[in-house]
Amino acid sequence: MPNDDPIARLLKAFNDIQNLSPEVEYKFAELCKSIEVKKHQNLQSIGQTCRTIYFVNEGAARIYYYKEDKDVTEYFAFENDLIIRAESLFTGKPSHKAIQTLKDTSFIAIPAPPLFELFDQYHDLERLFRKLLEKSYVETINRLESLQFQTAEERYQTLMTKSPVVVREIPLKHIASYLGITQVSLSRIRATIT
Amino acid sequence: MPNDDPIARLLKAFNDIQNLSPEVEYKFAELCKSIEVKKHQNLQSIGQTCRTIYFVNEGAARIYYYKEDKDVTEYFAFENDLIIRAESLFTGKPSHKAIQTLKDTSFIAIPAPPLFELFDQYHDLERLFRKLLEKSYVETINRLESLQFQTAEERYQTLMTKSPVVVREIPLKHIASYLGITQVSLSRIRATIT
DNA sequence: CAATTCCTTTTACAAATGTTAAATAATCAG
DNA sequence: CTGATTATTTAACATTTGTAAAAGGAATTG
Repeated sequence: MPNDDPIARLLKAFNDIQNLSPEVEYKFAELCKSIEVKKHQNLQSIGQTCRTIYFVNEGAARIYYYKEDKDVTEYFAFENDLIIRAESLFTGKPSHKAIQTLKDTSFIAIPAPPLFELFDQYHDLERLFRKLLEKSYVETINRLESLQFQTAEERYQTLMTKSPVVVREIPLKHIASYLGITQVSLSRIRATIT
Repeated sequence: MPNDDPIARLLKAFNDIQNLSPEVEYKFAELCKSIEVKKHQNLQSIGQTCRTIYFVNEGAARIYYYKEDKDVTEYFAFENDLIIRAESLFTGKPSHKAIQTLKDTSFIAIPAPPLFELFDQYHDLERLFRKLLEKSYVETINRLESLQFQTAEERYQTLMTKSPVVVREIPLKHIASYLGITQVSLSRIRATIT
């Protein structure tokens, strides 16, 4: 498989987490679909129940929602990152969140129901997704800790260290809401630390 | 098995999530150990790498850490709740968090390494833990959303609705840090809404 | 049950962040 | 390239939350 094949690339990234047999890789690849989305388009919109698991192949995307008409970014995803609206996918309830591209982006889309069926036969595939889930869970707990008792400035400093790509490539208004503050407030913080 | 046997009770709760064969139940039960801890004692202390998965059988506990000498509660656990320091258990790094009882509490302790080994043979057990993880992940995402853009008062209102048991039974200082505010601030909020 | 300790509230003031509006700066489309 | 749109910064003021200290309540222990 050529390495510029998005699915091959994803499988390669998976192998650092969990070894998959060629057979599973084949069955998994059968489910995958490549999707190209232009900048600032919604991949999934608010109100749908999420039944698809996405990985970013190239580009960047975010999960966002509206809190009293204000656009709030919950999550940023870059190359090889998993992007799911977990609170809908794992509960079957409609999501009040949407997925939007931040630039021209190609995704790999995996319909969840057939993937979950594959788990019955392919233990290692279920394990892979368990481990991906562990990783996302740990990341979320770390963000929770940061939101719970760090000041806005500390959170911004942490973000600059941990995800310089976000600070470099994402509009400030999205970063601000991601950090739980207003754009004006973030602007002020940047003025003091520079 | 009598229903006041903690392990039997836990297995019963598991069955609402994922059916387990009698064989797995037996193997799982072999790993479980009951632990009784008096009120305000640490079950696990700061600095250890976490290799144990706990469930609360009876009583209540919290995960907490120190942010610049201030005690911050990250999580509350009650009957049948899973209580793990995921950021350590899933990464192998030492935890800067501790687990402490809020009253006399009995836990079921499961050493993680042999549990994870059981996953190789017992697919349904791994699936159960995957689903428990999904549940915890969704809860954490919901808390993240609440911390990200709700006011302190909204977060308190949400907590009163979603977890009245917390508001009823837990000292306010712990609730305050759980909500990401000071005790004084929470006291003020309570004064305005009552 | 008295004393001690811990928990919660209140007060006064300080600091951080939000709100609104306007001014720049940067980007995009024709 | 130019006007229009979008993004970012700045300013002034309002509100929320934090800090420190004190006082009142509740719970625990000897």
